[in-house]
Amino acid sequence: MIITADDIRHQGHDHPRPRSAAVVDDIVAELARQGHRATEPRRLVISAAAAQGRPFTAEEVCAALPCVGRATVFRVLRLLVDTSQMCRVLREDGEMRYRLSSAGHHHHLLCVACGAAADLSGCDVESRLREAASAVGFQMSGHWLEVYGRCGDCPPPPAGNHAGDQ
Amino acid sequence: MIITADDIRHQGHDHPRPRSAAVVDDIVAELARQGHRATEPRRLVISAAAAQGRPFTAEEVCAALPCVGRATVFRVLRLLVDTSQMCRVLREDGEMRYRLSSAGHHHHLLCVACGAAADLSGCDVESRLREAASAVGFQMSGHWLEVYGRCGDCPPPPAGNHAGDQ
DNA sequence: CAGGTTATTGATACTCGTTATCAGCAACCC
DNA sequence: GGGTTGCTGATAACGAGTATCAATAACCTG
Repeated sequence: MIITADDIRHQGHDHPRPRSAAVVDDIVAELARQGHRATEPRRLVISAAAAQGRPFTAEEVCAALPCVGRATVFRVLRLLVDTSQMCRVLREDGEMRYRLSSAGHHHHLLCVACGAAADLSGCDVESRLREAASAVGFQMSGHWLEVYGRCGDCPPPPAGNHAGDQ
Repeated sequence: MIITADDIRHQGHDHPRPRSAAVVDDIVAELARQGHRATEPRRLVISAAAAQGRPFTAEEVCAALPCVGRATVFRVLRLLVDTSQMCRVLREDGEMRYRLSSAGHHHHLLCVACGAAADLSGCDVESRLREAASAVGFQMSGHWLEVYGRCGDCPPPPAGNHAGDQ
């Protein structure tokens, strides 16, 4: 999907705006609140990110936005991560991807078949980890958790498949 | 610490062998069992990995083993990961490191101050995650969990430090 | 609304970690 | 000891991300 500058410029006119437009506005507003300028390349990158159905790479954004410089794409992605409006997700094979998500503390369920992601909020592993950590003399300050599996839309794996975990 | 080919060659002779020698032998034996040859570069890389006190980078192994080619270092590390004799650990900043560990399922406690790591085995987040996943229509097959904090040897962080987690 | 400040951009070159290529070498098996 | 074939090392290439820097464009201020 290619997003052009016009797609952004025309928002807010006669046609009903796509759902993602509100998301873009929210994020840009939050950036402004934190003292960052609302530029068109930023709107474009955020819009492209919002258009991705699943965790994406910087390269995919670059491909969707030939009109935006490579460096800028990386800069905007980093800015969004730094301002907690986007998070990085770790695939089972170690590849790092991005995902828009303004929510607070949460984890991800990643479908190993189709690559889709879902947020996992109601999970309180925190306290249990803290105990286990202190038993080994560690004072826990944070954690990184990704959960892998199959989403409801994907067929079950062929028999005898023991997916690895770490 | 620089390890030379002689350090390996001389093992098993008149001098008592370093602790790590047994580890190297075990791992090489396991590789052989799986049809991989026991070469000197492999012994060297494994030995260097065993000598590291904490999770290390491929670069550190290369530096410790100037006599082994870069590509080979990466090949051996990958082979060890693929045969489950080494695992990759994800630092809080996203950097990936390696760590020898033949144990089964476990997680890591990573000290954000000194970089030390400890294994965390007795932690049953699995069942809880499985429930939470199925509530969102996912059939969980695995997970990746890293725990960050301070080890007992490191002084507590300066006041007002709220370490982030994800 | 013009004008100045200054954050931001884009092109490019670069770094870093890792993998592909391929001819030569050396484990292993007989 | 000799042949097969997996492994090595040098090198080039790769992908993801960052540094540089002159030109541009947001924003503020008057």
